[in-house]
Amino acid sequence: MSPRVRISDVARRAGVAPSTVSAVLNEVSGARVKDSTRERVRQAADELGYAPNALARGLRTRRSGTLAFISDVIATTPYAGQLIQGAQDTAWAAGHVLMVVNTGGDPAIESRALAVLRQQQVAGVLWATMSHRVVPAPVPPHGTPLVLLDAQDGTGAVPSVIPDEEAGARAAVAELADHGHRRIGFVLDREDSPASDGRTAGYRAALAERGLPVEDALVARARSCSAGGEEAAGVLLDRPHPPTAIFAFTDQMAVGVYHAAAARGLRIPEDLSVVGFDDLAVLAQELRPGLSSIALPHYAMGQTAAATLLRLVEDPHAEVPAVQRVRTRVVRRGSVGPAPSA
Amino acid sequence: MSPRVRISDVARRAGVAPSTVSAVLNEVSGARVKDSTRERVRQAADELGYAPNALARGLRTRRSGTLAFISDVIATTPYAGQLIQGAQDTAWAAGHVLMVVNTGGDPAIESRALAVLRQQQVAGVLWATMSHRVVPAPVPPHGTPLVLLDAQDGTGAVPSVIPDEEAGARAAVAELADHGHRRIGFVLDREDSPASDGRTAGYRAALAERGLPVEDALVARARSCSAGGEEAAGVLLDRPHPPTAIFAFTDQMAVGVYHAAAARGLRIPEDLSVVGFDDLAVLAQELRPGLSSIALPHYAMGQTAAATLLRLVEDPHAEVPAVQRVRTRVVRRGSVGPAPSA
DNA sequence: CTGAAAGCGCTTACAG
DNA sequence: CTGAAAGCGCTTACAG
Repeated sequence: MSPRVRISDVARRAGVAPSTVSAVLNEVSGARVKDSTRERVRQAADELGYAPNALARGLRTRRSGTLAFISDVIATTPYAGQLIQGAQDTAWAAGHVLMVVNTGGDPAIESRALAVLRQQQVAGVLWATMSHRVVPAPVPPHGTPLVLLDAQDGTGAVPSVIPDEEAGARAAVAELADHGHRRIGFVLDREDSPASDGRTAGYRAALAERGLPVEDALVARARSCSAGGEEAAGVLLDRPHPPTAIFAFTDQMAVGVYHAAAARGLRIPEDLSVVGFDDLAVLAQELRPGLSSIALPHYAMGQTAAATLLRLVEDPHAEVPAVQRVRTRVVRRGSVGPAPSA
Repeated sequence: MSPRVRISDVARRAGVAPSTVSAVLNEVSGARVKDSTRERVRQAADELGYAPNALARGLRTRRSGTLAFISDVIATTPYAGQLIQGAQDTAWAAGHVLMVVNTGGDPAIESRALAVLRQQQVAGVLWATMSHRVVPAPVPPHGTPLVLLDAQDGTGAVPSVIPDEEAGARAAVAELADHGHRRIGFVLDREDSPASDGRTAGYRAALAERGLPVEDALVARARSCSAGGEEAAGVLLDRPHPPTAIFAFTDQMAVGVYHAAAARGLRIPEDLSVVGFDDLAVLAQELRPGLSSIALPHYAMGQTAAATLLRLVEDPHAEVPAVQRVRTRVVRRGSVGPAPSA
């Protein structure tokens, strides 16, 4: 073992009691300590390279200075990092460290994670899903605050931070309508989820507000992948009055729209405009032309969730919003052009 | 605060001393406790839902049960998750939890992270770079073991776990040569790094072994992005004796190869075969045809690094390899075909 | 076979 | 203005 420096070592060197060292280093408000003593303590601590043992402090204060970040699948998505990064930066600024556990969605691991993190005395739990879903609210240790990230529980009893799906879809439609498109198609997945419900609502509302056609013939559902996007876009493009623009549920589905267009000799954006969702940069950037997309605010969501959790950690009875919707952002690349003058 | 159950509560309920509870629950080897007593203790613990306070235990045993995972940029890459996942699963199996900090590569944050994690009494530090690089070895708290992940320090004094770049490049060449290609080009980035050095060495060695041409005219360097890949591939394809197959330094550069081929009316794989590197699934899967690629073993690397670190945590003088190279894997999609019969 | 005591390294009333 | 004592919740020798 290394010769760890303890508070008593600092006290001895400064010629004071450990309690005085503690008061000085923690800048305890009520503490009356002569300036010269403070100076001596600080210097002794510096010279010895003293750093307090967080375990001992946590045991005594009942505050571990750690938060749990539990997520289902971090592994395959490029977004997860941003979520964690946002949460971490916020936690960090408040003097907290993140303990991260990925459960792979396995309920057995989930409950073990909760148990282990409880033992670690985490001050709060961030529970993240890697795509906006409704989940059964996990049950953290009694008294430990919980915030859901990119997830909602059925009851709404647990505070949650989610993307504003509806506003995102509205922005996508606005982007296309502003370029003169009137027949705007929507290609989406088959699952019912807050994401598809919200985006569908936004799509319809945005069209209705502008007096643009809201038709079933402009909407097609398929699997949530590029093959699905190709299939669904093909259905729309082969109809008698095909859309001149398509809003795709995800960037992956948008790739399928590109393929469907190419197969029909349609150029993007001259003959068909496309907007995706997710802003999966590694993909959207590489398409020709680049895919305009609606970016989900993962970093901001991480920040918001951590900030909310920290408020609850400070004060378990703090009033926090049940659901916070974080704004999306339009990322323009090159897949949207003026509507063909037909 | 919630009514946390302490070991003394369990002891009282079971009618024994706390030390007996500790001995039973931790299955201390030398402890002689009657079976009936053990049973009573276990039952009392169960009934009360007892879970030991890791802070108190860690303070006493000087083992926190936590490892640090410090990385530069987790945010933008889809690989990071696998690295963390591998490390976490291994740590977890050994009863350790990961504290994760992303530094963004900022040296000030790096040293603060090290300091904070030292206070948290982490048992060891995993230091990850998100692409194989040589870094100045960080200085963790005296006595805390350190393992580099996807990174090497200049001196080789710190154990490190890296991908086997050379074997990966060999596998790429083998994949192409096995399809009858003889003129195999290589498109790589401009930076000198262990990744480019290793892949270049593997490329050349594999060609030489097979008696295939190793020519400067078959190699082109450019920026490490799709535009760079397009530029470099264009140079090769416009030469008098163009290659019939191209090995690209990354999947992103491979996308550029696709574009360069398309611009010249070359079909993949009929006229040109392509192999990428990284297996960036979200991209490689979406190309037409799908891009065959060399997968980096991120999950395995995370596992190996954590296992190595845990050995050092158990025994600071354990003999561990200075550098462990983890094998890559060939992922076949559809971008490799037989060499044109010319 | 089991319990009492000490101590890990802090912070928090409290005494002076 | 500062120090001595107690205690956070465990585990580890040691005594019996």
